[in-house]
Amino acid sequence: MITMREIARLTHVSQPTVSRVLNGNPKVSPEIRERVLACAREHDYQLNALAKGLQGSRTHLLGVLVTDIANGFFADLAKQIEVAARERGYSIILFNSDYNPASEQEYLDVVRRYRVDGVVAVPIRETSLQWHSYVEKLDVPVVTITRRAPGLDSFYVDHPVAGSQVAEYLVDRGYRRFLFIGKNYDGKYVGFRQALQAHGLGEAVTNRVLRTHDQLRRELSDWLAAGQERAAVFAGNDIYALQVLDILRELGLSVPEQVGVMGFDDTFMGRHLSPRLSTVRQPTARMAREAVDWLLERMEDPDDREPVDRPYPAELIIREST
Amino acid sequence: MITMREIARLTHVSQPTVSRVLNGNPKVSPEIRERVLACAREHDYQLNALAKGLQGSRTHLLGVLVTDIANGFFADLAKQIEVAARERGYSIILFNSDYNPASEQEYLDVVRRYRVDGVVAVPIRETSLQWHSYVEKLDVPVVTITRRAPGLDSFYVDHPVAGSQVAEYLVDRGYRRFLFIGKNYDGKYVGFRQALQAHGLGEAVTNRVLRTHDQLRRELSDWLAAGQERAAVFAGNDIYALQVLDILRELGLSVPEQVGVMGFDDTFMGRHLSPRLSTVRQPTARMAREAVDWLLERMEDPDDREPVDRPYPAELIIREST
DNA sequence: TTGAAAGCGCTAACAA
DNA sequence: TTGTTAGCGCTTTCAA
Repeated sequence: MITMREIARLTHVSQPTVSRVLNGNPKVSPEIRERVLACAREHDYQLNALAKGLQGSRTHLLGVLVTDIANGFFADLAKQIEVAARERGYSIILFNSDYNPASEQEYLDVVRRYRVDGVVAVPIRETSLQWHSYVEKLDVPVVTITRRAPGLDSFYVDHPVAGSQVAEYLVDRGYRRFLFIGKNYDGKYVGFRQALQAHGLGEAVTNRVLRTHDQLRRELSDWLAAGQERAAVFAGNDIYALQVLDILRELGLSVPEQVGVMGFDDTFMGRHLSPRLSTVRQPTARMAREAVDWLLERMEDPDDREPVDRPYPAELIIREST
Repeated sequence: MITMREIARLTHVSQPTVSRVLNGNPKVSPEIRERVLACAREHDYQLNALAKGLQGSRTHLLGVLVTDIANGFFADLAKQIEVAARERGYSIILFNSDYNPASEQEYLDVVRRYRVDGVVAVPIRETSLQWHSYVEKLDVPVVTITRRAPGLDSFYVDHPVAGSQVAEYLVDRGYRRFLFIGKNYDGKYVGFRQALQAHGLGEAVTNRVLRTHDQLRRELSDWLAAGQERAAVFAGNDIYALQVLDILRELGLSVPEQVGVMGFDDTFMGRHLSPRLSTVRQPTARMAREAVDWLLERMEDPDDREPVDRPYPAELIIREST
């Protein structure tokens, strides 16, 4: 591939002059500018981003770390981040931790090797001291997205708040027994439970972790058999909700008449399921855009050391399943 | 961040010696090795991949271009590629063309700027001369994945063949009228139509492009009204199929009794839809792994100029919707 | 086994 | 306005 030095040789100017032309520096005579540009075009010159990055200036690379891109929500998030970044002249190095802490840590090393200018990350355990210390160790700005990491720049929908919104809605709708599908330290569950406790329904809520479809069916069926009150299942994400709907169909229960189902993430799919899925929407595009913008600002003056905590409102999307 | 030169200073050796130690060159005395490694560990040394890449050796970066990462199938594909690449010490720069040819071309320039070692791509129009010329111009190996690009390295499921498999199956199942959802130049449709023609059913098949949900409902309802024979809809992907199922439900038609529905891609979702979706599975993980392997081989000896054409078998997954 | 020197392709500082 | 020089952090000769 042709280099600046080569173009310089061909156009009989110095290599830094070529650099000036190609970088739009106005202090170059029009004739030279033309000659150089013509030559660059002719040979299809492409800047060597590695050499430029080596200068200590910008690499124009952003690291993006998600837990699982195969999940529609994160796929969409990654897409939005990529769009926002590209509009600002940045490219994306993508990484998938797959909920594996070792991978997560390894990736943060890779990110440093490539001297990315910043990182947008969905950590596995955002509240852990580990995440905090990883981020501190990195010498580039990191924003945590869709999760709240105390003391670090975070752009997120407040999961406990969203969980409590769901609780309020379901109680209002007449549900009196609740099963959450997901980990018990999930913020959504924490908020969900708290709100239910405030309604005196603290005993009526529990959770199950989704391991296999068959196991979930057994657990769900047992749980349903264990009480009489109007029951609702709050799934930690739309994919879980899809499986819950499937299981309820297998069990011959009708939704929402016999059991209510609430999803989370507002994946495209939910809008066309049967019944159409009630769920919680996050303002993904806005979060992604603002997180990237903030990252770029942080790069400008990294000394501006006040971590930003930016919660976004979740929106209940009520369809047919509750 | 600490550099080799700095480690050299601290351990009283020359910088190239540090390089040797860190690269596992055996011709270094054990004492020095220890000292250097200890120092590197202590200061959490990370190689500057830009400087290394600048040497003209490897950047250990792979470009991945997909048409739409928000589509579950491509998200999964990207994930598999990333996994395969990382196992081999490569990182991924991701790009989304969003079916926009300008973006596609722009990305190929970005890829060159970062001097990636290779590219795995899902082109927008794989048969176009444009794609061919883009790839030729790039000075790194490119493999086309999930599409067959004549004359270029391609790892794909043969869409026309898959389309004809679907046709054979549906005819065998007793269907006699067929609607394909997707573009008329889609390979699946081409093969689908041809196989139907061979059965004397060439007049009984047509296609519709999915623009909006409402429009599709009108078109689908009109098409269903226009004939008596047993009808099947072949959706270009599972997401279309999801929407078709939804529309048929709206129209009060039961699947598969009144209309059959076939998807494509075997997205996770399909397994839990109601009715569970019959679809076509591609061996994504295998394709991804082998494409990456081939790419790495190509890098070793780029002179080996015989383009590989690697078709994979599609697998019909028959569930409840046909 | 180790070090000195050169150079990858670029930017930045300084001179002319 | 243009050119000269230096240097980013590494790898790669070539000597010692």
